[in-house]
Amino acid sequence: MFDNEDDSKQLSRRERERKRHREEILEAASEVFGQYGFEKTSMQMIAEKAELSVGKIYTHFKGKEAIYRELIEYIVTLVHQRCEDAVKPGMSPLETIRVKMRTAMCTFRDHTPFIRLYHEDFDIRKGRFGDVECKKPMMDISSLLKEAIESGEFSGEIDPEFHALMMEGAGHILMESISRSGTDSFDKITELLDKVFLKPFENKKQQ
Amino acid sequence: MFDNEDDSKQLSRRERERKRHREEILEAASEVFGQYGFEKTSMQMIAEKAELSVGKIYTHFKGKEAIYRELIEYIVTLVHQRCEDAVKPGMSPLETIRVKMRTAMCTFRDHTPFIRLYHEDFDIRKGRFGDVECKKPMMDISSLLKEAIESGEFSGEIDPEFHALMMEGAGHILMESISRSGTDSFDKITELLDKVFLKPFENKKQQ
DNA sequence: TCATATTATGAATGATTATTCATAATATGA
DNA sequence: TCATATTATGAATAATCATTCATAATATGA
Repeated sequence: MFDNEDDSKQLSRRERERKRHREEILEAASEVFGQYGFEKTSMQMIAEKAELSVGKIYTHFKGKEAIYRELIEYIVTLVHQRCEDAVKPGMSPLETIRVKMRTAMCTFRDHTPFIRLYHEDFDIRKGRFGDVECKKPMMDISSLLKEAIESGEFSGEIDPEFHALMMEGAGHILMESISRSGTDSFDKITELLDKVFLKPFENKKQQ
Repeated sequence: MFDNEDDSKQLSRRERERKRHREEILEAASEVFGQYGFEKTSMQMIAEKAELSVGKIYTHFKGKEAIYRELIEYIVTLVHQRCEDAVKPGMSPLETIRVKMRTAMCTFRDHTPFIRLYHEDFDIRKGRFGDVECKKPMMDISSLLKEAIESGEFSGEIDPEFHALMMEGAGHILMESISRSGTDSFDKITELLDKVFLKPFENKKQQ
């Protein structure tokens, strides 16, 4: 899951094993953090879930916070990347938003522990770890909305900044609430967001 | 602020002072919890903000969690009460929703530290303190939406349960994001929520 | 196989902080 | 005013972890 190197062949058995351990720690940590949140998760819990010792974790990571940061970085980059890949040339801004929305939902569906993590990160950014750098926008819906408005594809009635913000808020609460209801409920989320946030503001194809 | 007794006249000077201390602790706690969140707030911080000793707090409250719970209870009850009071007989379900929404926003505007608190409580309900009882619905938008749909006032296109959930999510993220921009921004929130969640689904007055 | 190097372990350390409680300060009222 | 009762204080206690590190276990390769 966290294997994103492509030169595995070059590595010795020991090196490969070490790499695998690192990935197992991240995997375990994502589950425990995802279930209990940052504060209530102890290194002991991560070690137990990964079936290795606490000390071992420290040969791979500087500490608890470093693991957490790496997980956030991982999910943000993954969603960002998948969204970029899903967009094909010639798509209108509004089509792009729909595709990105669907892609992001699918990614979270396959990484449910990250839902809480990502949500929690929102809090953490404002104070728990002090001020931290602004992360790269996962989908940047707000710029796309702006484009859609400029092209006349979308109603300019609502400030796109706030429109995007509301989508994020609504999307999160939906994910948190129904992610446990199975795979297909993620399709429902996409559908709901579309019905509320896009369709009503979409202008009939002009000309 | 937390003074909700009406028999103050019966109390001796000492009793009144004690009551005032209790309220000052709650006031201080709401500010500190609101700024730093539950985990990062220490009893020391609350004591300093309230300008009294740590030990004193324990003559009023069982502990940190008890204070926190009382604050949540306070804001939930307050919003609930004000929303009930704002509704006048004869209002349609949709009008009721609008009034409650505006009332809730005004209440949070006057109690900004509680925004974070209430938001955080959402997390806490699922695990930080273990499973806890379900709290009384502040506004119960979902039932009102159901009524509005039944009366033909509102489109039944979207499941009212999810519709209400999305409103809550969007409302929170807006409050968290723009509450620092001053008093009038709360009006903006109400307006935004109305434009996205109500207007587009409102049926033209039939007959 | 054995000496040496590498790695893994989890108990010890140190820091934090909720809670308690012995002591100090204050109030009461005779 | 003084003896006694009440209240306030913040240092001591206890519990919880993140992190480190001395020791044990394992791997290496001669």
